[in-house]
Amino acid sequence: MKKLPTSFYQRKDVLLIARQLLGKLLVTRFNKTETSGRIVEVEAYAGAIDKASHAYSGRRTNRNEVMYAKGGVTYVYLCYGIHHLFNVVTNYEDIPHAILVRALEPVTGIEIMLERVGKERPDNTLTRGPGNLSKALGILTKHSGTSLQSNELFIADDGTGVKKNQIAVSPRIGVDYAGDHALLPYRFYIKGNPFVSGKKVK
DNA sequence: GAGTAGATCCTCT
DNA sequence: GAGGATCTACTCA
Repeated sequence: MKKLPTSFYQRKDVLLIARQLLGKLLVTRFNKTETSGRIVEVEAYAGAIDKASHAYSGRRTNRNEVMYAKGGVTYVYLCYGIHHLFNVVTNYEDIPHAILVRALEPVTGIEIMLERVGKERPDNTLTRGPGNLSKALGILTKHSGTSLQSNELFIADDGTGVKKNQIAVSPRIGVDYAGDHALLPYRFYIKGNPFVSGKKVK
């Protein structure tokens, strides 16, 4: 198992990177306790040209400043006052591309995740949906801007490959306000995985 | 099983 | 001062 190098994130094709993140391990080691999960669902946000992105048309604020950083850092923010959403920043400096990790399959530290979420037994909701997975892994807004080369928070490749025919594509979720762009097929997930959040799939 | 409303708070206008 | 890259629970059938 090895961390994905910075060069993995610093590429131009955010859709390609999103697809390649499927099957990788997202690992957090806060307070010396490790929790990790396999990425089974992601969404790409293509920066300035993407109406659903916080950085649409070059918007730049304190909140999304980190999206303009070089690829390979995290972008975490709070939505609806409740949910922490975990993103990976990609591409080069000043290009605000990001990938939202929407669902994980728990791998290690499941008991710790249960404790964080307040459940007694693991079920499909533990790491399904961006709000839930962030909570399960202990990711908070203060982790926004953290490098994915750190030892507390990173993405690793354990050699598990995902076959092309296991990957499904669909429009993104929860971005209806983005008009035409809400229909873009920028969401990637692993077919048949019970942790994929697919409640709005038709 | 499907549809809808409420929770809840940070961020930008 | 308004609204959001969501989730859950509750209603109704």
